[in-house]
Amino acid sequence: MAKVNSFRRVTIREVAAQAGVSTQTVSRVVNGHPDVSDETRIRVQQVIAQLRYRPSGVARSLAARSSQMLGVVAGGFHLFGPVQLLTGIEQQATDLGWHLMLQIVDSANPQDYERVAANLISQNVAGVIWAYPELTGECERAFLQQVRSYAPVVFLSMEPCAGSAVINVDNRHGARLAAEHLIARGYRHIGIITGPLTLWSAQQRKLGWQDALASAELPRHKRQIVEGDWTAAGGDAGLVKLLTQFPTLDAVFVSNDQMALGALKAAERLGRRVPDDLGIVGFDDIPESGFFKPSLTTVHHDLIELGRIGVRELHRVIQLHHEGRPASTTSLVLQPWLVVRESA
Amino acid sequence: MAKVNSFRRVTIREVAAQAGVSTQTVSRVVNGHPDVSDETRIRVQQVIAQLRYRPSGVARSLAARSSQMLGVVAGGFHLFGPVQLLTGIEQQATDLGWHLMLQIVDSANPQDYERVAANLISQNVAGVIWAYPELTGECERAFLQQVRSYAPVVFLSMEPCAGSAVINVDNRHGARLAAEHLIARGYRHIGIITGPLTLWSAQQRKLGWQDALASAELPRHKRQIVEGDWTAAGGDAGLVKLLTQFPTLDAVFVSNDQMALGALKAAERLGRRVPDDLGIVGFDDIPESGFFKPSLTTVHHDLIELGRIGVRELHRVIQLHHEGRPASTTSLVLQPWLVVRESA
DNA sequence: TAAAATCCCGTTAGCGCTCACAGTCTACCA
DNA sequence: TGGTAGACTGTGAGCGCTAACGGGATTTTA
Repeated sequence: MAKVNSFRRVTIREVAAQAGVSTQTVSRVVNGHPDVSDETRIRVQQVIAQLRYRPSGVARSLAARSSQMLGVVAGGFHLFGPVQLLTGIEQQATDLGWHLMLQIVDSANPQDYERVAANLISQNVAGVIWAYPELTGECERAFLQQVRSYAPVVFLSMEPCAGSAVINVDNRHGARLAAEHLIARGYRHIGIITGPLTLWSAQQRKLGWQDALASAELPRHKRQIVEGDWTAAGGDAGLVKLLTQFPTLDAVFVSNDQMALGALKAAERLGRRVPDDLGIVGFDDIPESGFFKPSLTTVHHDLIELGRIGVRELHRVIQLHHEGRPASTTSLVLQPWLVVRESA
Repeated sequence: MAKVNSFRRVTIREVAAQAGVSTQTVSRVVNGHPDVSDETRIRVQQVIAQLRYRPSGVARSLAARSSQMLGVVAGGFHLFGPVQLLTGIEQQATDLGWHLMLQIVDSANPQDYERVAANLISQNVAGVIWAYPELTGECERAFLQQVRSYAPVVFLSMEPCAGSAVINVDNRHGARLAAEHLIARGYRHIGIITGPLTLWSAQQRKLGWQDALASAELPRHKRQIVEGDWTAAGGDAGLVKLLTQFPTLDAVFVSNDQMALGALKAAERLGRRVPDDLGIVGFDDIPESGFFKPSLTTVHHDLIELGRIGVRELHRVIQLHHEGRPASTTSLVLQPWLVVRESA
C-alpha cells in the first residue's frame, strides 16, 4: 500500500545549517513567531528562498498534533447542489489556509462509512464538512460517533440536531415562495414533483409547497404528489405520471431545475403550453434555467455561500476546541428567493 | 496556522502492549507483511479491533517517506467536464486506495501556482493529476518544474508534450464528426461557436470543424467563427453575433452543450426554426441535452473514464518510480462518438 | 549430525518537525 | 554595583510510525 517517494526534499536542518542557526529558529521564522531578530529572520528567509525550502506539512502535523487538512464528505457530483457546495468550501478553505481531503461516500454501501471514517482519522483531519444530506440510518450514526471523537464536524443541508453545527438553506420557505407565486398567478390545481423523500431537503420543499396550499385553502391530495429523482428524465416521467393521476393539474412545483427541464419537455410532448396551460416553477436557479423554453421561474439559493459559511463555522469550532472551550450547538439558515421568468 | 487537535488517538504502542508484542509486529500485521504467525496475527487483529486502532497516515507518511495522497489540480467546477473528471478520478483513486487532496487554481492569478505547488509538496503527495487544461504560460512551467521534482504528474485534456503522461479525448475527431453530420444532413453554410481559444481542447474542436469543412470543400471564413466562453449566455450571444457577421448561416457547431442551449434560445428568439432553418450540434452530451427543445444532437465523450484512466496511469508511473525505473512518455486518446437527436 | 535455511519477532535509529525548557546577552533600574 | 527584566536563541525529547538489521527457535539439507 505504501508508495515510496524517493524525490529529495530540503529539510529544516539544511536551512538551519546554511543560515547558521538552530532548527528551532528556522521553525520560528517559518511560523511567523516573534522572538526572532529582524537580522536573523531576513537571513533565514533568504536561505529558505534560495534552497526552495518547503516545510513538510506531514512532519508538522505529527509533531504539533494538528493539521491543516479538512475532510469533505460528499455523495458525488452529478447534481448542481453538491458542486456548488464544494466550490464554496474550496474557496473559503483556501482563504483560511486549510487544505481539503475529498471523500465520496455511497449511501447504498454501508461499509463506505467505515472506510471514510478510517481515512479521515488516518489523515488526522482537523475537522470535517459533511456535505452529504442523507444521514438517517444506523451506519451514519456509527460514522458520526467515530469521527466526532476525533474532530469537529459541521453539517451542510441537514436536519438540525442537538450537539452539531448545521448550516441550511431554508428549503421550506423557498418552496413556499414558489407555490405562492403559482397561486398568485391564478393557478389552482397545483401539483409537486419532489426529490427523493429520503432526503431532508426534499421533504422540506414538499412541506413548503403544502404550507402555501394550506394557507390558500387549496386541496393537496396524495395524487398531486409524485416523487422524483432530481434528474431531467425523472422530471419528464414525473409530469407524465402526475397528469395521469391528477388530470386537472394546471401548475406544478418541481423541486429542482433539472427535473423542471424534463417536465417542460414532457409538457411540450403532451401538448400543454407553458405557462398558459401549465405553470412550472423550479428550484435551484442553475445558470442554464434562464435559457430553457420557456425560461424557468425558479427559486434561487446561494450554495456557494453556504459552503463558505460552513468552512468558517468549522474553523470557529476548531479554534474553540483548540482553546479548550466547548462549542455550542449552532444552526444557521440562509434565505432563498424567487426568480420570476416565463414559465409561471 | 497550526491547529491543535487534542482528541486522543490510539497508538501502535498501545496495541503492541495490549497484544504483548513489539510495535514492529503490529506494523507488520497492519501492513499485511508476511513473517507473522497466524496466532500472533489474529491476536493483534483482535486488539486492533477492540481498541479501534487506526494507523496514523501522517506518521506513516513521515516514516516511510511515502504517502497515500494524490493531488488533484483543477480550475473550478462550474462546467460539466471538470466535474466528470473529478468523479472519475475519485472513483479510481478510492478503488486503488489513494486519498485525494483537492487544489483549485485560478488562471488569472499567477501566484496561485506557487501556492498550489507549496501545498502539494508540503503534504508530500505521491503524484499529481492535472485536470486543468490551461497550461501555456510561464507560471505553469515554473509550477511544473517545482512539482515534478517532487512527484510524477499526469495531465488530463492537454496538449501532448514530451516527458509527460497525457490522457485526452480526441476533441478534433469528435468535432469533425459533428460537422460531418451537419454536412451529411445537407447544411452548407456552417459556422462554429468555439470555446475560449486559449484552451487546447477548444482549439482542437475548432480544427475538427475545419477538417470536415475542408474535406467537403466548403468555405470556412473567419466570419463563420465566433469565440464563446462555454456558458449558455455566451452561446446565446455567440449565435446572435454569428448571424450578424454571416447571415447565410444554416447550421452551427457549438463547442459545448451549455452554449448550444443558449444558441437554441437565441434561434427561437430570432425566429429561426431548429433544425429546419438552422442545424445545431453540440459537444459533451450532458445529461440534460436530450431534454432541450429540440433535443440536442451532440458529441458524447466519457470523461469519467478519462479521469479513471488518468489515476491508473499515475498509479503506474508511481510504481515505476518506486522501483527505480524511468517512466516512458505516454499519450492516450479516447474516442468520442456522435449522438443523433433532433437539432440537426 | 552439523550446517544452512527458514520462520518469527524484537531492537535501534531515524523520518522532519515542534514543544517545553534552558540558557545567553543586553538594557534598565534601585 | 548587583539584580531583574526583557529579547533572542539553542537543546533535548518525542509525535507515531517504518526500514534495516539482528538473533533465537525451528526446520530442512548435505
